[in-house]
Amino acid sequence: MSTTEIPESGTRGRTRRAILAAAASVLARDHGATLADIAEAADVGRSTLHRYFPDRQELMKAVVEDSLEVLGRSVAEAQLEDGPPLEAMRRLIAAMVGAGDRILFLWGDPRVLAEYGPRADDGCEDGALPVDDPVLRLIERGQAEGAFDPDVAPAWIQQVLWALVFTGYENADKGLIPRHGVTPTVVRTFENGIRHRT
Amino acid sequence: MSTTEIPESGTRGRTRRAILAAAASVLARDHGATLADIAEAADVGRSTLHRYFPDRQELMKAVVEDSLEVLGRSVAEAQLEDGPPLEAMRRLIAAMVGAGDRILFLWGDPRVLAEYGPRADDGCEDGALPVDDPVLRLIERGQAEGAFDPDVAPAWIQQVLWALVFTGYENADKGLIPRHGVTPTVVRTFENGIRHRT
DNA sequence: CTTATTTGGGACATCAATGTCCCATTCAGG
DNA sequence: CCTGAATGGGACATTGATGTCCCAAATAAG
Repeated sequence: MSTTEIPESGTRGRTRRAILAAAASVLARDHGATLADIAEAADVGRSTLHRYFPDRQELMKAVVEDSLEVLGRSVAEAQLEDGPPLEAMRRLIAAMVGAGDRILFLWGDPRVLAEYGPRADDGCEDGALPVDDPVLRLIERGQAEGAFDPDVAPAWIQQVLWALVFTGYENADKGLIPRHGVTPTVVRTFENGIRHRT
Repeated sequence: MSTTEIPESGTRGRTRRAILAAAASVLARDHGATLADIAEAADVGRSTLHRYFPDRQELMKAVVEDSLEVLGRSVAEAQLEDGPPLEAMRRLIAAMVGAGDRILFLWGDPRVLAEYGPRADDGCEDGALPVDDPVLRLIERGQAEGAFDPDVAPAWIQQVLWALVFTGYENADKGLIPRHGVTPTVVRTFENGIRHRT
C-alpha cells in the first residue's frame, strides 16, 4: 500500500477524533442521523466535517474502521489466551462493555458492517472481522477445555455474546440498568441462562 | 372511540395486508428503505401504496400496529398461563420465532417502537407494549415457582428473550443456521447459557 | 508579534425521496 | 356481459439532505 499514513498533527488529529467519536455516538442511536446532526454533536461546523470526510460514505467507512480499532484494542488488552476460559470470557465482556457507543454503532445496524466493513469492497464478505478471530479462538478453547457448551456452534456463541453485550449496554443507556450493573448481569446471563440453579 | 372499523372488503383487505407484510419484511432488513422499495416488494404501484397510506408516517404506524397484533396473537396462542413455566417459555419462543419478519422489524430499530408505538402520541412511553404484559407475568410466575433465576429483574430476562430470538431469527435469515434449528438453539442458550453442564 | 493553519457559516447547485394529481387500463363482482 | 372499483404509471411540485465554494474570523505555531 502506498497510502501515506500521516501522523495526524495535534489539532487536526483532535478534531478528527472528536468527529469520529460523535459520529459513533449519534449514529448508534439514530442510524439515519444527518451530517448536520453529527457535526453539531461534534461541536464542529458542517463544512469542517466535510473537510475531513468528503462525503457520507467516507465518514461511515472511517467510523467503522475507528470503532473496530478501538474495540480491537479493548479485546487485545483482555488477553484472551491467558487463564481459564470462563475468566477470559468475563474479561472480554467487560472489555466490550467498556468500548461503549462503538458497540452500539457496530452492532446496531447489520448493514454498516456489510457495506462499510473491512472488506466491503471485495465481494467476499462473511462478517469475518479482525475482532472476531481471537474471540472465536477463545470460544473454541473453552469448548475444548470443557468450560463452554460443546454442542452449539462457536459462531452462535459469539453471536449471543454480542447480542447480550449490546442489549446490556443499551438498557444501561436507557437508564433501565445502572452502568456498573451491566457487566455482571451480562456475565451471569451469558454463563447460566435464565434457569434457576439450586 | 368513534373510529369506524371497516371490515376491509376482500380486495382492499388483501392489498392492504400485502403492503403491510412487504413493508415489515423490507424495513426489517433496511430501516431506510424507500417507499418505492416497499411498493415494489409488495408488487404494487407506488401510487397504490399512497392510496392506502397517505404518507410514510401513517404506513409506519400501521406496520407497527399490525406487527404488534400478529405477534400478540402468536403469544396469546402460546397459552403462557398454563403448565410449567419452562415449557410455557419454550412455547413462547417458538411463537415469537414463528412471527417471522415482524420480530426483526419491531426489534431491529428501537426507534420504531418509540416513535410509532401504541402510545407514541402520549408523552408517557416506557416501551410497555400489550405483548409485554403476559410475557412479564410468565417470567414473574417462573421466578416465583423457582424455575427462573430470581436474582435478576424480570425486565432484563425479557430483554434477553427478545435479543436471543432476534439474533436466532437473523442468523437463520442469513443462512448461518437452518430454519428448524432456531427455536431449539435459542431455547437451549436462553435456559442454560453457554456454560458446559456435566 | 506575525504568519499560516484551521475553522464556522453563508450561498449555492444538485439529487433523491416524497406526496399529489390524473387518466387509461384492468379486474372483481353482480 | 357490464359496471364500478381498484390499479399502475406518468408528470409534477416540494422538500430536505448533500456536497461545493468562498471568505472573514479565530486559533495555533513560529
